[in-house]
Amino acid sequence: MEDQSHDYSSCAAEQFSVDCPHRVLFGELSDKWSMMVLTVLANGPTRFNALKRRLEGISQKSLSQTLRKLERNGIITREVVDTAPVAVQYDLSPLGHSVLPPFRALYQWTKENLDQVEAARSSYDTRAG
Amino acid sequence: MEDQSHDYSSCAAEQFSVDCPHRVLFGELSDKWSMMVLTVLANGPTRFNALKRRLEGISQKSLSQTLRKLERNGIITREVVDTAPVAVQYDLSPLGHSVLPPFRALYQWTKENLDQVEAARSSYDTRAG
DNA sequence: CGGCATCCTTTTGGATACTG
DNA sequence: CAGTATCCAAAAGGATGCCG
Repeated sequence: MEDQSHDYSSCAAEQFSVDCPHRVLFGELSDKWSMMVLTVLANGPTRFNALKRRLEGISQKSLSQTLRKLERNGIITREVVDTAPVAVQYDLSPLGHSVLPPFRALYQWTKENLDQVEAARSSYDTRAG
Repeated sequence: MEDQSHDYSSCAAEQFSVDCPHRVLFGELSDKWSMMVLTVLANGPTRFNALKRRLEGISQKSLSQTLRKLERNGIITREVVDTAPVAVQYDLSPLGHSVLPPFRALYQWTKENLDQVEAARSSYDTRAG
């Protein structure tokens, strides 16, 4: 049974209530660390410290928090491999795979339009002094 | 002249350097207020206080900062209408229109998969106690 | 009306130490 | 190796007052 009877009264298209669950979920997905974790995992399952090495500048705490959040939202899976010492594999869930295309589209846009954005920045900074 | 000769040595696909300009730009676009401003402006030019009323929970300072950032990046335009008292219209630039599809795709995903995400959350919270 | 400047609180995040 | 817990510094964000 999938119908959870959401109250969408706060989700009108042009009125973003702080309670709108879509807004909340979007907010949880659209931070830079989540995006980068997803992009790395798109290339296959990865272990905690390998992930940390790929995401230059992230602290262990932030990575841990990001992974917990993505795991809770069902975007990634966490598998403990019982070796000594223990190994932990993170991977995209089917749900995680389904969210990749929009992310890629946005990231692709930043690549294709970076020059225009930088030109706009120069223009703005010149006008503003 | 469009070739600005970027140094992309820090932009390897699976190594997100803190200096990678795509990463920085993605970070500036993917915050909740920017997303919501863009979505409102997709329906036509809007004035400052009208925008503020639509974005429930935003402070004047945050809205102002968000608009400045989007304007600087060339995503939106700012037009001062010389009336008394003054009116200020914000609108999407052509560049702003071009970034809407990826945003819509991601937001659409949150709508289509919210049930699955909430089920995952319940499952996680049950496991974690 | 559409802001900027200031102050102050709250949140975020890094460094460090410790555990299974 | 893969974390959690704690402490502390830095940044984000709200409230208020003032200005063109």
